Amino acid sequence: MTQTDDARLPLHARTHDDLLRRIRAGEWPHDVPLPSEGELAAEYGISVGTMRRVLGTLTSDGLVERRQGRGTFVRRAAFEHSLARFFRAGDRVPASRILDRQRVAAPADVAHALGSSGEVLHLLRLRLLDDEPYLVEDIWLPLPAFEPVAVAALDDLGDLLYPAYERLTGLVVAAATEDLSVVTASADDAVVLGCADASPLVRVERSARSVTGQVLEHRISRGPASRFHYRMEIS
Amino acid sequence: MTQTDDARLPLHARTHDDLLRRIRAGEWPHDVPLPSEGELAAEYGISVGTMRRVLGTLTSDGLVERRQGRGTFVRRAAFEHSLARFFRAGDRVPASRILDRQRVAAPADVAHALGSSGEVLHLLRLRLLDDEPYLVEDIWLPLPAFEPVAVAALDDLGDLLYPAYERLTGLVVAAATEDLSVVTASADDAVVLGCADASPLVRVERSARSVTGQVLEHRISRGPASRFHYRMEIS
DNA sequence: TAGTGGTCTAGACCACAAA
DNA sequence: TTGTGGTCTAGACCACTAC
Repeated sequence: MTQTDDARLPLHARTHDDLLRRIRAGEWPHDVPLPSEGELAAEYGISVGTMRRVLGTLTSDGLVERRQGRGTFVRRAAFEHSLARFFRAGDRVPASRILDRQRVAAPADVAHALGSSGEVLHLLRLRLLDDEPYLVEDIWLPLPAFEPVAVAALDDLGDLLYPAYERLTGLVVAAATEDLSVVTASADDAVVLGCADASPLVRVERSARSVTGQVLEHRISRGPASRFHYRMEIS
Repeated sequence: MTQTDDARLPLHARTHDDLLRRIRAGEWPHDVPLPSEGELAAEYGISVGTMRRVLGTLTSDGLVERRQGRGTFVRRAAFEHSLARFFRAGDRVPASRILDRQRVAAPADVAHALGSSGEVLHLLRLRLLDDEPYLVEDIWLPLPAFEPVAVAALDDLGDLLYPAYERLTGLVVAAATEDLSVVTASADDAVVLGCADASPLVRVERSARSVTGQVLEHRISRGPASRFHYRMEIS
């Protein structure tokens, strides 16, 4: 066992911190279970009950998923909670079209977000409902890590990018930070989205990270503010 | 003990549901502790460990707060997470001014939200930073429950309304639902906020409820979209 | 000093999944 | 059949708060 923290902290807290570190270090891929409760407890020299508490905390923090009879697995990120999902879609199924893909020198803000100042891959992506655009996205990916995405057939990327990233590069998005603000449509955005010039758009800026915290993708999505509706519960 | 649920559910789940029902029924005011772990366990005929699990769940759901050596208490709502707090304030301290207070017949949507179709109390409230308005709020309160708020001196309401409600009527806000959307400024709003006509505003609509689920207040807040910035983490 | 919640242990038994 | 997590119990000891 590796003691990562103050020995005055409770056992379950120290164990939690260490296990979290190992998860972030990528010790267990998503398809291989962690050791069982009993094995982990023995390894850390604590009781099974205490280890259960640690695993329970990691579960409610959304880091692992426990399945009875199968084991404990490192979880993928829950992007069903992304702010970009709050553009009203009704019952229609969104489609995706990549309008442009180019190697470019990273603009300053993108270089800052990605933490890599060299060449990056830029995607311009349109999302549609019934062939009607409702979201336009600028996506930046670091090179050479995402070289396979730069050379893949566009059809091969599909409607969902994160599974494509994983398939092509092996890199898995595990967490993200999103920033919501309201802006006015640029001339380009207005043309692509088919809305009036300078009409209000909701803008969601996302930095997506791997388990190790490395930024894998920087994305700026814009859609008509009139379609956006976000609900939250306070308790 | 009252069995509220399917007997096939685990003990901790049934106990949780029943304890939740009693909390919502207002059995324990905010300043009087629940019975101790041991007493509750005995009352429900379960072990202390299982009762601890129930109380742990209620704690992480934000319904109760446990303090070592003192006891377990029903918690107030955590409005520090309100969407309305994401209008940039910098380091300045917000102030509050009530511009208007009137008894009115409830408009249809307000009557629907409050679940009371009779007369309601309407407040028009302005929130300011350095004497500069940044948020305007329409607030509706059901009558006669909030009669004391209708007759109190405006100075007596103070900058924070929820403590005033509790002081004057004994009613405590325990939870809320908030809806965020983007609208354009009405002529009235533009004048009050000092912004251009039809400029984009972020609108937060809130229904605030008591522990029993009764809607105590319906509130619609608007502020300049340019000041709004919301950040969320996905994991 | 008495009473509260917080930590930790040890172990029995059940439900589910895979080989 | 074996191994996994899920439920539930019983009890020891510690840390904090109030009186």
